[in-house]
Amino acid sequence: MKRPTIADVARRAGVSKGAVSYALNGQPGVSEATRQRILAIAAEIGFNPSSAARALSGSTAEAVGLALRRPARTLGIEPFFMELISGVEAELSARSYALTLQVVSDQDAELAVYRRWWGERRVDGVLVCDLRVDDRRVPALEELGLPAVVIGGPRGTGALASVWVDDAAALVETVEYLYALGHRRIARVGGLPDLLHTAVRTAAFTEVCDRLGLAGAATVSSDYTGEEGARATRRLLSSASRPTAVIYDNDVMAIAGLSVAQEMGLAVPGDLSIVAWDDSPLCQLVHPPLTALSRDIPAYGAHAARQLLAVIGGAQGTTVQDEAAHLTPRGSTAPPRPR
Amino acid sequence: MKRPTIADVARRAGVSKGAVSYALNGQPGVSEATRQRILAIAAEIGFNPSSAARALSGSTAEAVGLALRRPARTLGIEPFFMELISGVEAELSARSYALTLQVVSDQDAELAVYRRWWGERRVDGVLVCDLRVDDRRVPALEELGLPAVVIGGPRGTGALASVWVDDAAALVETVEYLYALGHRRIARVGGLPDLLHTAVRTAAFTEVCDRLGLAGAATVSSDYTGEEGARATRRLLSSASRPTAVIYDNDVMAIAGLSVAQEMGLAVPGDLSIVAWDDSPLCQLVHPPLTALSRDIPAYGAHAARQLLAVIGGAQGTTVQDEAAHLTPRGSTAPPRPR
DNA sequence: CTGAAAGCGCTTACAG
DNA sequence: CTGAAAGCGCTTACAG
Repeated sequence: MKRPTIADVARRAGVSKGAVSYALNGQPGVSEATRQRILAIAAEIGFNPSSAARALSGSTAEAVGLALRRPARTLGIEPFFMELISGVEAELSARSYALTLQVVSDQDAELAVYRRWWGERRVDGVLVCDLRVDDRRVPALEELGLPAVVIGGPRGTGALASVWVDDAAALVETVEYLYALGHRRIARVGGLPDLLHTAVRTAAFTEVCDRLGLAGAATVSSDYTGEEGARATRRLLSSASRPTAVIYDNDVMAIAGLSVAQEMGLAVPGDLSIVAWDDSPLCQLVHPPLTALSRDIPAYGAHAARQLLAVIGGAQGTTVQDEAAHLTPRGSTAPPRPR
Repeated sequence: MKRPTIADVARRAGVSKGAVSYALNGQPGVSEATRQRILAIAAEIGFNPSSAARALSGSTAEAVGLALRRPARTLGIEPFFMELISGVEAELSARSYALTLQVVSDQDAELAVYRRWWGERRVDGVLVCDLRVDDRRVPALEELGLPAVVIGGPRGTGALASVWVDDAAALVETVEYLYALGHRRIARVGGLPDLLHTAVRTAAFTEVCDRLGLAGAATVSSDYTGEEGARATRRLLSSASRPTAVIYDNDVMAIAGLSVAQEMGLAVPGDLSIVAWDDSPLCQLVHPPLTALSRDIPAYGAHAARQLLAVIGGAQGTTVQDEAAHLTPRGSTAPPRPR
């Protein structure tokens, strides 16, 4: 099939290409009657303006980039990214923006992708995930002047816009809840330690445990996979003063931890309480269903996308706080059974 | 920062823009010495050709589109798509192709996206997932002449290129394995019935059960969610002649089914054997770990991407068969315990 | 309110 | 082997 161009529309409408452009983009410069006629003809012949031509003539690429850096196996199993993407997408497609996705292996590759996207003018802006401690992407994006919204923070985002949630508050709420249930030996299986949100959660965990006088409360680092979550749990539960409650930084590790507890003959929640960070349907599929820190991840993504579109539109980049995760108690938490 | 253009490179190299273009694209028309000098300068000033300008001057968009039609909640929980995407991406980014993603709500929206992408020249081709019975996307894409590779088949793909796997063979292998273990009452919780691969599996299931003389072997339709998988399982297990083995069309439903069995006091695998279609780390996180039909989904996606790039490059669209899923026996299958 | 024209940054025949 | 030029399909000042 032959693709209709703006010239085809202009010819059929008996006007200039400029008039068609004005009509299509809601600009002044054509009478209302002409605009309607042009729009009708465009719809009739199925005209869609070439994104390349629009992008080239100074307008925008109408696309937003997202580089994902986790290894493929982690990407697949964690619902987080797919949920985030679906929220981002919902917001973008409502404005006819495309989402350009790229999986990268490391930070250098990601920086190269940003530079290439910028040079190619392929995207109008990017969404930055998994903010790290001393993240080199922040200064690099600032220097390029590529519009960006960091999903994370609130620190370390430089002058870039950001959307963040108060993970420290959610962590404190969780520990206090476990404390109120009677737990005095609480451990945590954390995510990748160089991610900023992991550092935030770890600091909050240490602080609240100190405040409550919980000695030996420690975070074990892990990598979000079931294998590592299981390994960390085995280590924790083999210790002489094993914890009576464990908080996991994602659902997959929590489910793996549940399996380990069961394989070691510990009852959940009797001998061990389990809390998963990030609720997902998975948490409700296991026995007992997992107490989880729930939040609306698609809404988080949509929020970030909205802000990015605003920044692309010329708005000042701001730091916006999204709703923190809240505890959803289920069957995996209870007062510790006396030993 | 100012973006360098081809004119900047040409000026610094003391040649014409045409020469730079030839040098960059490996075309004849410049001496080897000049080419090397131009490439060095381009690298030095960080030049990346504008994708818009390339696309506009008759070349390609260097992008491939993928429209995902499942609802957000299903998208998030199923590892399948993220694994597929990571495989597609690996192949595309090696060739500097971008992946444009769009989540759509229904078939009409998806057709509209294809037409828009085509009209906008935003993508050079598309990957079509979740082939349906009498899929309207096939004739629509044929008519547009938009290069496409269908992930699925082998029937119903029209003249489009496709990559498919023999689900019927995998299903037969599974039923025969359960039969050999001694199972005579086998049920199946199937996926969405209007997906072609569901129809293929259902037909194969009926056929092999007939052949083996298994009366009453039936497929219950579901929608891949844990809720529906649990509901279907409850119904099956409440029947007077409850099955001793159930095959689920995805891992999430299988895990939900395992939970239901446990909640109803049935031992797995003693009272009920469970097989999950599509292996994922999830299957190994539960107790007992699930016997699953494993396949390399990233490889499947990479395969499809490679074929799409070939079709975009002008190759004839072919029907290619990928490796079928193979049974990975784990703790959830065993001979049925006599009642 | 409308038309003619320049320009975005490339690619690619066409001359030299 | 290289340069000058047309053209891709839009947008947007600039005249009328």
